[in-house]
Amino acid sequence: MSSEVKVTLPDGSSLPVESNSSVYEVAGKIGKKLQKAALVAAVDDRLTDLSFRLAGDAGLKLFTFASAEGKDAFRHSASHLMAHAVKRLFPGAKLAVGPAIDNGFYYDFEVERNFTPEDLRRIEEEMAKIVAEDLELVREEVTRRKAIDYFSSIGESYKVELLDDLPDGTISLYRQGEFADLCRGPHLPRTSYIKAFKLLSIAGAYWRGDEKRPMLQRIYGTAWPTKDELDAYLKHLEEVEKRDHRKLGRELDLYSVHEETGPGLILWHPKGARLRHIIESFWREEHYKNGYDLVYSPHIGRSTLWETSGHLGFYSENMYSPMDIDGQDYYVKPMNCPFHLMIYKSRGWSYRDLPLRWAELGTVYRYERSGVLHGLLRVRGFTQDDAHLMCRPDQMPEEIDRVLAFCLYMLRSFGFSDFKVYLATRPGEKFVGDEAMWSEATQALKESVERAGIDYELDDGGGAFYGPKIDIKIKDALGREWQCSTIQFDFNMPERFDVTYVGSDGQKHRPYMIHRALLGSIERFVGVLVEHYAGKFPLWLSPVQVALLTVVSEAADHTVRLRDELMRGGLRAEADLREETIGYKIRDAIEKKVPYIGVIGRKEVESGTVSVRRRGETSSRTMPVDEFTALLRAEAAGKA
RNA sequence: GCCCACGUAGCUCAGUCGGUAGAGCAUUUGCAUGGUAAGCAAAAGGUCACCAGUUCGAUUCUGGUCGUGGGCUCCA
Repeated sequence: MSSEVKVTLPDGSSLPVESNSSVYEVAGKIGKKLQKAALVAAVDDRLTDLSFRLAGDAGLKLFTFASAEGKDAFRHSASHLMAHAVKRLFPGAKLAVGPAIDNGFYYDFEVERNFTPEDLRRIEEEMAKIVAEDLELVREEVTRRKAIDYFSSIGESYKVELLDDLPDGTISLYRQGEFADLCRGPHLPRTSYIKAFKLLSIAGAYWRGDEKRPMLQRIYGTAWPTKDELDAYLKHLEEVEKRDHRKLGRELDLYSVHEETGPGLILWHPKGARLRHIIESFWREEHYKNGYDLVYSPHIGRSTLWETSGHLGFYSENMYSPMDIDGQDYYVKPMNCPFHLMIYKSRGWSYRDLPLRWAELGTVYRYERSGVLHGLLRVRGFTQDDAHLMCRPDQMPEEIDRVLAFCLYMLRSFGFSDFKVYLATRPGEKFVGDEAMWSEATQALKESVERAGIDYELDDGGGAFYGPKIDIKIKDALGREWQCSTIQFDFNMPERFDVTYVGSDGQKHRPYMIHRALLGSIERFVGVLVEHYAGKFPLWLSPVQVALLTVVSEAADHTVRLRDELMRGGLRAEADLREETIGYKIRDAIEKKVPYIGVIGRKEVESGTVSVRRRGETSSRTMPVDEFTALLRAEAAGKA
């Protein structure tokens, strides 16, 4: 007997359909176009394939590629498609995991020999064949026992390991042709849906991210519903390359690294140093305004210091070998905190003296494994915008509020508004301090973030062993997140250095210590800053704010005088007196992304004017010199 | 550290199926004093990352080292 069921759509309307209709059939009733575009669905908020059959009344939502759910399923099916192709070409390959990721997918395999770029081409061709075969993706549900038997029988040991960790119950497999994979789904209906894809790279990846487990071969790819969208994405990747801070750093002559000087060690050129100076000056001023004091500490410290701090115990892998000075071991500092604690210990403190806020642009050196170095974003020598706050327990919540507000103010001053905030809590096993302290501090951090009204993610167990923390990460041009700001409790150092203050009760008490960096490190921050602005810095940050270009040689004296006048007024100006055509000099200044170009020829010399051309504009405006300086001053005063 | 790729002039890149290399831009010089994205010409510039091996001969082939890029792990 055929009965009807009621399907409720997202807009609230309902549709009577025959019982046991597939989602795909229902989609057809709503519209042919939607039926064609739909990839997966949610029935009563549970994601399903389009082949899912509706047995009773249900809410239905269809997802096309426009939705996150649609994209995810699309890329996930593409990863199955690739795995299928790999299994055809490399029957001995063992499957590990293959999820969808932003803009694409990957799949990990264990193979006899490593993949080569030539293999990628062959795999792509095989994928195209499977797409042409238009295979149906069929969901099968079996018991866990049966799934384990099946994957054991075909030698898929990684799948068996995954199954071992799954709770007992029904397991779903997806089969397309002769290929089947353990998978929760949902998936696209047929392989022919995957019209455009490209395999992008080969990488090694440890099984389950554990470097003690075997290294597998990972293939990354991207997939799109149409070739146009694929091409647009590939084009986008090329555009992203143009704002890469390593490329811009060279083009704008900001900094360099050399094999001769050593990897991960940055040489700051005059323009980069100027940018740094601007950032650091602003930073210092703001710190004084915000109730901090500045301190300085040396680059090296005696081994006894690092024994007391515990760094030789828990951080030695990141520290460089000691140097011998008069028979004593000294270490180059990987952190500034021990020095700041020694400053604290140089005298006694009353509860009335707290809180103390000591900041330092402290240059530290850390051993980073060679494979992780990356331009300015991951280096071996860097300057942290460090500070340590020492406060009484009762002052702690306010101090966190203050430091968080200060942090957001700094980031926003540099134009960042799109960052991610993480609250990292106590690690599972290894931690110091008692649980009461941890929960008090974690709660304080949480409340502070919530009071500030910012979205955050919980990084459960992601705290340092010495305390919970708030981390703020900023994305680079490729969308990769880099940790910049961090606000960390430290329950370890105050104990180790036995720092105290005398309370109103006349007794010694242990202060709370908060370690924080707002920009993170100057190196990393400049790296993300360059990418954020694509090298087009706002006026207040531009190493060169104005390029004055002469049209004819006889304008040189006048131009030099104007440049000097601007510089006396605190503006950063350069004069290009080269005997080149004005077109050549303009092009040069544009390529260096100078915010303002001032052209000076005979007319301007005679009338005391300058022909001003703003970055990004193709027209110019002639104005009196005074008007020009006033305009520059006004703009440089703002942080926009 | 591990996996894949790469390393030719300051930069961007050709090239050599083994006979020690080329372009454009940048640089220097000469001419042109040119009005809003490259004026014309010439010169100079390279241990083809480094070290071994194979070879009559290696920038090219093989191995190792160093460095860079994309990942993994880890972190500001």
